[in-house]
Amino acid sequence: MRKRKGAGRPTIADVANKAGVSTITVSRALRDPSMVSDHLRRKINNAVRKLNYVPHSHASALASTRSNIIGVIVPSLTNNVFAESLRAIYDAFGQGAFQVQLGNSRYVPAEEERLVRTFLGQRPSAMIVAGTDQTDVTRQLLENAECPVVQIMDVGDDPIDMIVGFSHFEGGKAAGLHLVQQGYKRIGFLGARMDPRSHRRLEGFKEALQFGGRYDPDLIMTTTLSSSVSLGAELIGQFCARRPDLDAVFCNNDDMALGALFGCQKAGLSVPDDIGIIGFNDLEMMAAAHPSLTSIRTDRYAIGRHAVEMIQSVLSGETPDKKIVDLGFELQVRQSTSRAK
Amino acid sequence: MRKRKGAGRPTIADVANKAGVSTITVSRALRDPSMVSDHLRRKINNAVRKLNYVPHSHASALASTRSNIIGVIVPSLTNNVFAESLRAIYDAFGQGAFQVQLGNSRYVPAEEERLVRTFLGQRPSAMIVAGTDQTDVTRQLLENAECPVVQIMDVGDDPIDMIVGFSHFEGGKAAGLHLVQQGYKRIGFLGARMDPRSHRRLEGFKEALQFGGRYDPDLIMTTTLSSSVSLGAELIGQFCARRPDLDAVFCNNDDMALGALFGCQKAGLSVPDDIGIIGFNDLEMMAAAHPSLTSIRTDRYAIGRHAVEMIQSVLSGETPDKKIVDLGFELQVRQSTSRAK
DNA sequence: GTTTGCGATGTTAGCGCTAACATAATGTTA
DNA sequence: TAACATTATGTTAGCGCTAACATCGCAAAC
Repeated sequence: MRKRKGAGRPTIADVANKAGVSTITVSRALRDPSMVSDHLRRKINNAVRKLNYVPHSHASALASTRSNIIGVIVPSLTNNVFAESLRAIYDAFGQGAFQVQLGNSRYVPAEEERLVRTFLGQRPSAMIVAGTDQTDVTRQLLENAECPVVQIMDVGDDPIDMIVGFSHFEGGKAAGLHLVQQGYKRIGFLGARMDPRSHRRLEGFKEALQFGGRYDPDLIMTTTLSSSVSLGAELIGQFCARRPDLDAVFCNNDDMALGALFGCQKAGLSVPDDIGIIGFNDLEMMAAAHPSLTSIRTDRYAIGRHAVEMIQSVLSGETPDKKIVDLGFELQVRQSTSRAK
Repeated sequence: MRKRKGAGRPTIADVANKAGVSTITVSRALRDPSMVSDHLRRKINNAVRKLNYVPHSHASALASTRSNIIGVIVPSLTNNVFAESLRAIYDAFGQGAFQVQLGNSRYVPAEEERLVRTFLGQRPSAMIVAGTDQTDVTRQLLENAECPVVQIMDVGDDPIDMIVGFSHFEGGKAAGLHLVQQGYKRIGFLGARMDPRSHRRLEGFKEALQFGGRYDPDLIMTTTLSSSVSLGAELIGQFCARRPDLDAVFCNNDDMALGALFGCQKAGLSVPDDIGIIGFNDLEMMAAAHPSLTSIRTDRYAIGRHAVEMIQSVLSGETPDKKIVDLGFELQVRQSTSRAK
């Protein structure tokens, strides 16, 4: 007789045997204890403990045509902003029955689409994707997915399913307004990468400046290069060389802002008196810098935690209070924009 | 007749049908094309494309008693050092047949043990774990795992299976020697978190200072708090207040070093003349800082890539050239330790 | 006391794939 | 040309679990 060896470790049949019940009763006792009488449940739990039984997730996924996988797609693994949301997601799902499956789209929409396909191929229990700028196909795939989908790090009227984040437009606008209010006259924008969220920050910034009568398109400097501290330092140098009258700059993120600070220091410019600097996200280092750097504070950890809560509520059959959650942002004014007026 | 619905999407049987072959032939054509004749392979590939067939990874894992999962355990998701190795791992495995499963041990050995158990429960194809400081039980579990195991970010004589990284002891020693050579006299150590790798850096540093006749245990300042730029700034302030004669400091990582720079600037101390600063890892920002910061450069991306290569070579039946790979480090001397002697 | 209803438990047949063996088709050797 | 490898493909029986249906026991209803 031919035989397959299996993995050697105990199966649900071993547990059933030891507890003197059928396999389906064990299955039920483990998935939904309320379906089984106290008496049998106790016996089963004992057997599970004695045998050190661990359910085989693949077998379960196959039989039930659904997995315990939570698919998460972010555009960057090294960007601290996403790392903090990720940490929240791992903290929340880490202990439970779910397995987080992480994908890195590298800011490439086609790569995101490929990852969505791969993940949906595993019939995930839920999906979390960063942003609202999916391709039409990606959006369609996710809309048809038979699982909750949460978009994070942004808000919008028309989520695929649920969304939690903040308005990049409003954040950019707040940054622009602040610089205008501080009395800066020739206010620039310095943006690297320029993904769609950065574009919305820029749009908000433009609106604020137009409102304040200070908008000058020549003071918008962007690049498709990845943002970094070094790049911020280099570009602010070029910017100041081209427009020596520049007296404030909104950087599309904190790495660029820190770089801009270093670049100004190198050029012998005083921050905030010669030039004001404001960043975006308020990473931990912003408060420590010398001078400390003004930024738009966002709570990335809360976004991740909130996304998980929404998913858990849907998976447990409830209807979430709100499908669109705006966690907002907060302007953190520090030395880098506080000049003697 | 009772029926189960299945997932609705095409199965290997549909492909076999369309191509006019048996299911096992399709299975073989997809897993190892060399086992099937050109003729059939072409037919099968056509059918796969037409049906938009995606293999069901859970079914495959169940039938073969092995999954396509690569388990990766790191102590932190927000620490850029690990993020860069992770990025390399995702880059290398992202396109292929493997799925990376990530766990965050949060620097807690017991949590690492729990994650190892969970991952081994899925019968992973390989495991990657950070560091060499596993609990005895974790080590045992990994030694008994029937898959390649790579430890990363460190080296040592006695790997669980394979290891790729660099010597933290030697890195710390190089940092200490450099400060001695630059003529600094009262050289301190500033360390946060103090995980085992940081301890080894400290040991190397001590040896260098003892060798240079400059070792003073009162100049070792450590904390169990997580490292951050803010913490670096705060602690250097306390350090200088307690020991105003301190004239150089080795920080156990770059965040602390950048914070130390800011802290010194706040205290009105000139870097490098009043105080020299050296960090560890050489994150991108170190070169951009003003003054630029000396550090011990390590190639985290290469470590991740190398780990994947080792795994792929083992999985494809080869024996890797070396089980222990030391990728070394490089002292990057910059302004923060280059004072006028 | 029979009927009905309902919750607790069991039986059976897959979920989609691949290991193990079987067989057919071809080449190789003495 | 018989005997034997070697290679390409097929058949069958699971991998470990759960959906769907079946059954059983017991209490309420008539």
